[in-house]
Amino acid sequence: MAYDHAKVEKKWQHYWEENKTFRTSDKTEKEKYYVLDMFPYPSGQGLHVGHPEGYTATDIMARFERMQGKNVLHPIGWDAFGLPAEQYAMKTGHNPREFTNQNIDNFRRQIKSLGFSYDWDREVNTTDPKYYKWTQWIFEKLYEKGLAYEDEIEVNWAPDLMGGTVVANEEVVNGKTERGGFPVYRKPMKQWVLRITAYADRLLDDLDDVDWPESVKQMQRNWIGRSVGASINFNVDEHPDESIEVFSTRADTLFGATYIVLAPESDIVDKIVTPEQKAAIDEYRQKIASKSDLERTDLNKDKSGVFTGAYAINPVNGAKLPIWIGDYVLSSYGTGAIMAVPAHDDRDYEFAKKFKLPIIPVIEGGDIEKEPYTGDGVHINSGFLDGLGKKDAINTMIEWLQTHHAGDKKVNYKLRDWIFSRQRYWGEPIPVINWDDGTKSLVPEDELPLRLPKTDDIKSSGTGESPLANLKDWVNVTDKNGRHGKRETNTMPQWAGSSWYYLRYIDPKNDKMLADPKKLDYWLPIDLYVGGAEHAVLHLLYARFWHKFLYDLGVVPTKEPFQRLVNQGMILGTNHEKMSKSKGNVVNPDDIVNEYGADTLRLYEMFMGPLTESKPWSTEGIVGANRWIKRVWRMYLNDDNSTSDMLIADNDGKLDKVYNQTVKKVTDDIEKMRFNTAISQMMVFVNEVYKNKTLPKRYAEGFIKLLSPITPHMAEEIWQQLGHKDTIAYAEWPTYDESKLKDDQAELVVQINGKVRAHITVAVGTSKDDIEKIALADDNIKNNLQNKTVRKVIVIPNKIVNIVAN
RNA sequence: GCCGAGAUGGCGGAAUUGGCAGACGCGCUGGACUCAAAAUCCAGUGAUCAUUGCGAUCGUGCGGGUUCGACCCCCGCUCUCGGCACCA
Repeated sequence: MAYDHAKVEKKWQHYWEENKTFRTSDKTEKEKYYVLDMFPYPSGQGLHVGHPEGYTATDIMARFERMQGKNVLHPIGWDAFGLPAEQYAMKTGHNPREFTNQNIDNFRRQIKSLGFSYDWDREVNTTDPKYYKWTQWIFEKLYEKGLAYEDEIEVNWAPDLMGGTVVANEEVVNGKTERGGFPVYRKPMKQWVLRITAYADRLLDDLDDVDWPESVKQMQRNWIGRSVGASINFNVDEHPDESIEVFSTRADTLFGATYIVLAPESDIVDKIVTPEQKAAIDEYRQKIASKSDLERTDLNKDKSGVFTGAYAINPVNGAKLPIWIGDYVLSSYGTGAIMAVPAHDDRDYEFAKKFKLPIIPVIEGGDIEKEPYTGDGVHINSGFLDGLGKKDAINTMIEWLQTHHAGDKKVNYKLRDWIFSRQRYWGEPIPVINWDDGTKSLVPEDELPLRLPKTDDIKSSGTGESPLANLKDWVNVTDKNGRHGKRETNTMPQWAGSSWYYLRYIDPKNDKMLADPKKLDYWLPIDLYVGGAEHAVLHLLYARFWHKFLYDLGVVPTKEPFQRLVNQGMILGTNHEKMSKSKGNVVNPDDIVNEYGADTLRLYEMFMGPLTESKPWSTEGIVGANRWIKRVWRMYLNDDNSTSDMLIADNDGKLDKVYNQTVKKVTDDIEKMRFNTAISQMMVFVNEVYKNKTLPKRYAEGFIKLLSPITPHMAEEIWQQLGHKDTIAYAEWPTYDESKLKDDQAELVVQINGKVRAHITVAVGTSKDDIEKIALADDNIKNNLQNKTVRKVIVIPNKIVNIVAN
């Protein structure tokens, strides 16, 4: 009968599961290949067609490498903590675990229906206490090394939402909560913070050692935002105890500094503000405090600020510089204070123009009347720097500052420390106890995991603390000496569990340690990591940070976790727009699997275009993919399941060239993850077979092996029908015969002045002179050369002849 | 504004090292099979002109350049997408 995808796919999925075909051993004599998908969050919506794109790509690589004889680790698991489950639980009065488990079951069912070759014995789940025990363990190590600390951080506080709750940045839209539209205020709260900035340089430098898309590296570099410059100290006039430190990458322009600006939040403002200016300053600071970040940055490019009445002394020339506050200076970067050089900085220029502050040019070039000049040039009005260029002037100035104890070299980063607390129930509890005497301690390692207490009644605490604060039995603790304390009620962010999950796959059931060092040594680093570009910065930076920390502890053997990274593109709707419920252009993979089968979905998604590009879904395209799958099937089997007449035992030699070409191109393309062109070459082969009407058995077997990573179910069935007892999953990958690729004849293009005028066929190895003679003897060439003089003939053997004539 | 990627038939895309632009698929047209249709198989399919055949001209976002030869390299633009966005 005709190909029955439902029956065949079910049969082989069952076979793989029963036989544990894809269980990975830790035998170390084989070469290893670790291929990983980005950790899925099992949402209530289930899979969309974007998921299988990346998963199919990694699955093809896993299957390909197995057939190449490698020991492949290809795992999957669930990043299952997170807000949606908590919100659902609050609404319905259930525990989020139940809801989460349902979602995981649905995801697992969908993923299994696509025939991916995961080792299901290694499935992990971040919400499993056996897993988060080690997430907590890593936190404790960070704390012990001084890399986890508490700080007062401003959070998004929505007092009217669910009785008072903290919301994430993503949940704030135009200063209101995304759900309900309640106002959001900035409120400082004590938060756990991880000192990722201590790793800034290494996170930056080691990007050079990984095989990642340049765009992702660049995004991480920008995010870390290392900038080298100088710190410069300004004394404050009439305040001998106060000084202001600024950071500048342009110390060379110090002679051009005409005022100082402090971030409005700066503590020093209160100490130096003059009585006359106090009211204006207070009013301004009040106004700023109620502004959201968005209003302070995105929406408001217009400079604002107020004079404090105080003056700073320029260390290099003793000039009195007015000290202002202005919200274009960020308290969170550098020292929260700048020296303003309006002649050579766009922002300072705008501010100076608005408030009529002096503008002194110190570099030649540009016209200060019209706009600031930020380029290089010869220094002027700058004392000992006069005549120098930018680079020399910077160095000279820094030396001067060092000798006069007025400043030093300094490096700053845009990267901020990682705010690690979430005021949520559904996350890993932070294993810390705050004792009444003001001290704090970690939950002892042998008491980990610190389990999340079960409750069906998750309620907002109303204080900004997590719902855990309501659970008095859990929160209150007494040590053996009768000392009372309270557990930390903040939980960890979703990023925590996903920052090290790839290590747990290596040894998922180990209850003595995070993972066995011998196994880590064998499997790391990950050879291929595939996922969406949305994780280009945060997830990949956090995971790299934890990996480097674990490297320093001696837990992992490599500096970097992910050697090769590939971002799959987005699959757009048929209207070329991003798929979304509201646009009604969402394609559900379940429907495609039901109608055409998993193999068709896999084949189509790989054939649509390059893996890394965005491309639109096409309803006709999926039909075409299905049509080709059936065409392949008929090449092997008739409708009554008897062997196709095309199959012949002996090789008649007619397909030698195209078969060997196909093996070569498909092998090469899969290695480079160019699945679309690999498939097109296989289509070429099938077209040739149909034209030829015969298919030698050896090529029939080789071809189905080439196709098997992409359409594994059909391939297994055909392989079995060809008389094989074992799975095709470990069959040896075909090789090609180089000698069969060569022709003895070569067709050359003959051009006149770059335009194709004729084709000639010559024996391979014909001399340039002979080729030239043959080309010039061609009738069409002779016609075209009438009334023309041949000036030059270029011959590229086996390719082209170009005759220059006029 | 800054950084990055890109623009090729009616559509998705291919051209791997500067050497026949448009592989492969979709769509469309025609033929075979069929009472008929579907399915399948085969052929054609960038545009314009010429069609009796050979063919000719144009053509890879736009304008220049380098080269015997440019989708590919260089210079200058336009547009699209992604990221960052007062980071001193």
